[in-house]
Amino acid sequence: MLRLSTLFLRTLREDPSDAEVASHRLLVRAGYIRRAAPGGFTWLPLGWIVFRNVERIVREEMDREGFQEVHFPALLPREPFEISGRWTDYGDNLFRLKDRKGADMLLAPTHEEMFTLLVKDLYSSYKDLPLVIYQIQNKFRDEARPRAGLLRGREFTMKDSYSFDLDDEGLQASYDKHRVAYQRTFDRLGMPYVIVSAMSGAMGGSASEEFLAPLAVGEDTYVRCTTCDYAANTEAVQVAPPQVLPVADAPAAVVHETPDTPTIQTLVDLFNERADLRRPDRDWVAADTLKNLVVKLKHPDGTTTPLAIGVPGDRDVDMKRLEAQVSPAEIEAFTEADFAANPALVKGYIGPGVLGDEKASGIRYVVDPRIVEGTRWITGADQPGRHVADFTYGRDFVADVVIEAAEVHGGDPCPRCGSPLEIARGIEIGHIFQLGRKYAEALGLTVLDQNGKTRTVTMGSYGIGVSRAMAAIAEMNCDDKGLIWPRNISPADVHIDATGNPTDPQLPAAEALATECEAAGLRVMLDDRIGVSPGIKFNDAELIGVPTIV
RNA sequence: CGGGGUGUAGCGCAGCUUGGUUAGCGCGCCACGUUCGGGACGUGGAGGCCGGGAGUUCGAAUCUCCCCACCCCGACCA
Repeated sequence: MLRLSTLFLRTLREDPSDAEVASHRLLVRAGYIRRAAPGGFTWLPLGWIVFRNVERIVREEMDREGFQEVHFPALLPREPFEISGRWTDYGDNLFRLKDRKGADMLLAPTHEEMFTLLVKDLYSSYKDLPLVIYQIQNKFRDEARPRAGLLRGREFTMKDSYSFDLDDEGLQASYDKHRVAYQRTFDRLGMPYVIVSAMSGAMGGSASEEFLAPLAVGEDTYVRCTTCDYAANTEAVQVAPPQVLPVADAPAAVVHETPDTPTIQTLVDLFNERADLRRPDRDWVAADTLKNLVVKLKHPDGTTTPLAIGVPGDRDVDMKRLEAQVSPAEIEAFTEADFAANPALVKGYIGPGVLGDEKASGIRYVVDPRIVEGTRWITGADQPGRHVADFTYGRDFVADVVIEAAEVHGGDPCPRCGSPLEIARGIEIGHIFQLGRKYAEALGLTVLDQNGKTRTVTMGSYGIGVSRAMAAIAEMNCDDKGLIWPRNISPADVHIDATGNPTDPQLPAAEALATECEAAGLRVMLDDRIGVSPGIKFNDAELIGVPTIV
């Protein structure tokens, strides 16, 4: 029984000034957590009870699938991360330190390398597979900007599991088991979630899905179909390409003088105003134009190459989507000096006529999937002050490759059923990912198959942000008075408030009721504080958020 | 890393522009008394290196410079 007369708890009457989002504000105010370090929190008794409830449910659902729990150190040597390349790839986000001998160490941001090496250490036969092992452990990431309390800290608790299989079918089965286990876990935690595609299927076989808590304060943007069950992170949205049109139907491309048309809008206006350019059936719109943007890709080895992206004029290039497609390369701006070095590019009037590996510029040209054979575009004529109309894909120009990099708009058609998509925000609370053989190959994890042949193991990695999930639940289950926990993770089932004069009969009655509730198997929180006014007790009860208050 | 804001008692804040007795207020905390169903009241207390350092000055919470921390926006985020 939790007795408020002795519980290590101090609720705050006012909101802490440094907390912005509801979960942070209320968890601090109701005495669940205290800030202890930049991006780090101390768990107080109430907070720790709830945290362990969340952790317990996660663990039970892992165990139910037969996954086995292990536990690694968080303090690790450099070598495994050197081999996988992540000592460099992780950059500033990695906490690095040296031991007394000067050897490089790190605080683990995640444990793919260690799990892979552990299995390599102990297993060597196909008979040992499949295997899934997991841990629940604190992770460390030196975030540039920790924020929102537990939602984004620099030390946080994550359940991470890893599957090891001989072949793709096995990996798929391990992945599916996790997907089901995650659904059950989040259901039991009493939280709404959406499962979104996290990586374009066109990128290769590796499937990846995120579990997002739909929250406006979340940092991920995703789309959801208003009719079917399609949902995807904006980075992974795949545009449904329009129908291919017969190239022969397209009128010949004509170059027009188009002075003073620095923007898409001015260009469209000009085409609508000039009698010789007007369209008979309807007005020209921005989507009739083809906008070409040039950037530089900075590759991990330090070299840069230019890249031209063509998108319909009614949308911008979404840098996050683009970056997701070209990863691990990074995007840099195309400078005046770069224009000078590429004379074929006429700034403001870049058109596909000179773009492409085989063309005058020699610059790789990627286009949005909406640009298909037979589509006709108003676009730059690669001459100052001139645009070309009816420039037709498949006849007048082609791209080197198709890329998903254009902005996604609310109302865009669902790639699966064509209904409008809606855009929403969420926070990632789980991620399931078919890693494939990347780490197994890098670290040499192989087994012998039935024929005595060496086979590289294929892996999956699966994470649940335990502390973050708790914060997300708090975020979704509160009102202006305080928290309202789902019963499964609440610090108690019932909160009994004993009010009145110390000599009144309420106190012994409350004690008796509390004892009775406990005997009936309920977890009880009893406010047995003497000399505390009823208003304070009621407000504290509503702040603390046990679902039933007596 | 860029822009903005804030650091004064456990919490929330005033004071700073225009330097000047002992640095204030509310809540919380301690003691006694009165209260006792929606954050009660009285009386008396405890609690501060005014984020840190260096300067200017007879004198600095207040002015100047440097540093640190926190919050917000952006960049970044396996």
